[in-house]
Amino acid sequence: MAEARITPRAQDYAQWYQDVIREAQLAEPAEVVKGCMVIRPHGYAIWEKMQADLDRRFKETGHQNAYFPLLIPLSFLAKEAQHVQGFAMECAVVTHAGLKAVDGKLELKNELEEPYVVRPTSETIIGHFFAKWIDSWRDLPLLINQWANVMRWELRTRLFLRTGEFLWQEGHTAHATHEESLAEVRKMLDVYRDFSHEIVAMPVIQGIKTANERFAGAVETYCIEAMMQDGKAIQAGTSHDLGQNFGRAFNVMFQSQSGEREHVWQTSWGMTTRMVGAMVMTHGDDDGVVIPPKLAPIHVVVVPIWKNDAEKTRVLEAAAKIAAELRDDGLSVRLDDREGVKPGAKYYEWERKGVPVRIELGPRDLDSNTVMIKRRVAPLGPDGRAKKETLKRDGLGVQIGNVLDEFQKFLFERALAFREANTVTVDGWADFEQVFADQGSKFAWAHWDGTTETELAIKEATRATIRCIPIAGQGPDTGQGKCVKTGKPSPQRVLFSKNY
RNA sequence: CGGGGCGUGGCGCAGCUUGGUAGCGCGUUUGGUUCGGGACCAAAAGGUCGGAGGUUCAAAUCCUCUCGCCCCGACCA
Repeated sequence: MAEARITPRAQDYAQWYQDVIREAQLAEPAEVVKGCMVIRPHGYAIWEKMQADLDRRFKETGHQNAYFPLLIPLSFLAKEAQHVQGFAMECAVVTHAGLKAVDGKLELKNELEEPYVVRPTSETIIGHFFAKWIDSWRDLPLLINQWANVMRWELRTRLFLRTGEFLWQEGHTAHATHEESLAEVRKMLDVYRDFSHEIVAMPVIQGIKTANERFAGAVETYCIEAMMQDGKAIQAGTSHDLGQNFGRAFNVMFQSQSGEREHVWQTSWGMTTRMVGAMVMTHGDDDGVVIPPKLAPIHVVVVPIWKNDAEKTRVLEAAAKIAAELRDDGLSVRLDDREGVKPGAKYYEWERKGVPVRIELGPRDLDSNTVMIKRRVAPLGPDGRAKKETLKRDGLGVQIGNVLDEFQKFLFERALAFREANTVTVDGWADFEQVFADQGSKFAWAHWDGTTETELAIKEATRATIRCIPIAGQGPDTGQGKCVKTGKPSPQRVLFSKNY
């Protein structure tokens, strides 16, 4: 039962997004470093929650964390032709190893013989070390993950969604056979799906990128795609089948059980701080961000209410006790006992910041041995706001735990219902153009003749692109058809949308 | 790199067309009354109008140059 959501109009959506991020104090543009952002404590706390959950999933699937250099020798990048072509334009390059003050001005000194590239991704340098670490089939599979920052000198940036520097995790694995590496690619794609669904409460579609959208250097790029509230798609995670491309480029070889020297089969997969932005664009509303309980740095905020000193003493004492109790039950609680800020102002502040549940505690509640709670988003009351609920004082931790579980589920179902309400199956070109006219975007399942030429022509005409070719079970099961643009035969429908 | 727009107290803006000695909202500070959905009253602090040059008795306003930023497109997790 998803509510009709408070969706900002599409043309104002970019502005809404920017404002909401800033007002919730998640992040801000770095100003002094163009294209980069400063992640504020509140935003970083959400990322830490994501990290913790993902890291646990990676460990459970047998991966180990490691760390590789920030700077990559230029020559490394050149070793895989497709790869360098894909990233060359957005590389920051380190050319000097010193400064010297001359007449009060700093000059670059010690030009490097070989410049370094600030890693845009680490396939190359990790390939280099894999070659040293792997000799025998007994060394495989090698399952490594790295938590790191990377830099891509983007022309145009947007907080969390596309920034010059961003934080991510990049998994890199090496296997003895293609069958095995492909299984790894699919396994990690499922890990990302589960994370998105269970933790971010964001439904995703799993698919394969077209050749045109494929990761530079990959044989195949798998992805998860989610719908934002303006109907555009966002790529929320990727898992690449690298084949033997990097194995060959970096000479990563092993001796098989039958004694042959063979190149390894590699994978790489990543998820980034973009997920924080996707969370905002999936659940946020006109009152601010909405954080799913599993990601919320603060689960519950307690706002005490008093009129005079006698009430203040009484209420604060009870509020502190409740906060302590809830913490014992494993919840993260903030007691907002600031003076000189009215309760109403506190409500707005915590709503903007997305805290899932608020407890209001005043003299009346103490007298009746109850507490008043409000969910950040819930079925609306007559005043157009989420209605407040009264909970008994006893066993509050358990009750609120249940509320949080329901809320997490509610957010996922609401997001799923929104996506389904904005997903269409399209056959005619006129209808297709209509879906993407002006600012509009939806998810459109349509037939495509399989050529890059047609894909680009459709993009040119509508700005919609193929987000993915769905893997089994992810798209409408309609079999063969005719390309929406050219009328040529098509084996299956693919997902079209405008995207971030 | 193409197409638009903007630089005025900490933040957001008005004033510019038609030159006349800088104003509003928010925030801040102080005091008081408030406190169950963004409080109110009173007082106060805070700006060489992005920079340089020019026209003029007089420039935030007109002219020239310059610097910086934002938005839209190409590129993209």
